[in-house]
Amino acid sequence: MQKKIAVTPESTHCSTCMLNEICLPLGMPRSEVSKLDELVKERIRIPKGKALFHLGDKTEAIYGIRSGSLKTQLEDSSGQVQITGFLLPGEIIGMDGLVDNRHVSHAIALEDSEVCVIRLDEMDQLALQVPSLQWQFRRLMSKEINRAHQLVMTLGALRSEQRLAAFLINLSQRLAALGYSPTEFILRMSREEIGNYLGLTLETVSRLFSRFAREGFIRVQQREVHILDMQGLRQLSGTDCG
Amino acid sequence: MQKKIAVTPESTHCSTCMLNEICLPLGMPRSEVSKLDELVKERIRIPKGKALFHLGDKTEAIYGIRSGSLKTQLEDSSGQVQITGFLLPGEIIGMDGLVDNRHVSHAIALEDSEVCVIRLDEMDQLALQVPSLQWQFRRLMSKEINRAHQLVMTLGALRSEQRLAAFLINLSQRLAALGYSPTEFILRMSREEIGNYLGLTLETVSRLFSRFAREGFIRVQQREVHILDMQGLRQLSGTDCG
DNA sequence: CGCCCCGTTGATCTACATCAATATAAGTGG
DNA sequence: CCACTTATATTGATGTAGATCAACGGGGCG
Repeated sequence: MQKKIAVTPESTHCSTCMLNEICLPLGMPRSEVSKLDELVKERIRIPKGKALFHLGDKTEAIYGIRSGSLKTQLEDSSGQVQITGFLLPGEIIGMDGLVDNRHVSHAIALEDSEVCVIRLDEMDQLALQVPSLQWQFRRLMSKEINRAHQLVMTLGALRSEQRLAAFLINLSQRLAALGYSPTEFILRMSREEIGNYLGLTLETVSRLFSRFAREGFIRVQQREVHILDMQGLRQLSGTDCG
Repeated sequence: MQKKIAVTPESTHCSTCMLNEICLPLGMPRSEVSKLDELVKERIRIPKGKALFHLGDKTEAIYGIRSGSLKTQLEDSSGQVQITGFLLPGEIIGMDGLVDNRHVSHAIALEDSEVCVIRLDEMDQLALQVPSLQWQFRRLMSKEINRAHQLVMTLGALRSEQRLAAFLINLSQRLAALGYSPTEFILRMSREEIGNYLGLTLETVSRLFSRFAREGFIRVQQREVHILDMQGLRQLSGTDCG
């Protein structure tokens, strides 16, 4: 079992959280955000490489990422794995598991991370008094559907260089929204994980990084990426990518 | 504008609909299903090739497919298209549009079709009295997320023959659930549409159909498919596909 | 310090795309 | 209802993006 951390009155709550504008409370009236404070009663720390949940685990909560990053991956009976997402702070994880209240994917920390536990039963309870919470949750799920569809488009319609370019731009934008530099960041995932996510081999990903660097779009040294020519990358990606 | 058909008292309602066990009411207590009857006040007929909604349209409802079939597709600014799903009777369409209440995809009829209109405002209204409706809707959205993730896995991890085999098995299963033959059916979509959906060219799809037939897995004549060796197809697909 | 994982780069192979020609079915209008 | 047109499907020949196989180098971690 993971270590759970009780959220004490002195802790940060939704209403005072820096991720306020990105996470669950996004777009909710300020008055209602404060009601969310009682919703998150605990947090979970996940050390790098460990799982927040596994395929088959009972779904009792969804989770807002407070710090760190995670990947979600499907695994079929033959052990074949497909990464379906890399999640950053402020994003919600676990909405795959609401069909039969069993998760159908694994959620694994890419680095030491911490998530806020949003218990479903308590959310339902609270939603009776806070109607906007219901809509908000619906929006988050719809967003997740769109994210997945966007990935389908990336895999179905783009060539390798376009996929990687789109991946970098997408990451850049999400990091920017968190207040980090959109042009300089550390990749939290390996070449192999990027390749798996994008339907490519790690060699192809590595070669593309080298090529992008050679052509002046980026500077890259292991997992450290500097984007030098965002406009160029954007053109490369072909789409105005998601 | 599409032609709307009022649902009169004599019409079929959710509680008497044959798709009862597959569609929105799935798993809801019988007593609550009857309350859904007042939810669906109209239906829409969509002729083959016409759209139920387009990218950018305001989302005021989701739709339960009553007859026929539709495809959903993304389209980026350059006109590049990616089909993200083929939808059959009993399935719900339109859940992509709940982020900003604008659809981000097109929904186009593959044949003359009819859908039940489930207005969001009325669903919210009704959900106050029928708690299971809220859960049900959540399940449907989670299912859609999983469907998309499964497709990501198909595109990211499977080779062409595996993709097409998985596609046929999946279609077969869904048709079987509707009471149709799992081994003999008419494809409602073209080779090109199948190819787009699976990230392949129409030529590759056509060749695979021919090869599957040559190797005795199926009989195929244009859009008419007979599955002769389901077990063989299953093995071919590699995964136990979704 | 030493081990092992991760990333890079090169050589070669192949699955699928592309280009092209023909066949068949489905509309369409006289 | 048939002639004509236009979509859709099949099949073949060839090209290529990306996979696979293989060797090596560098960093991080115990």
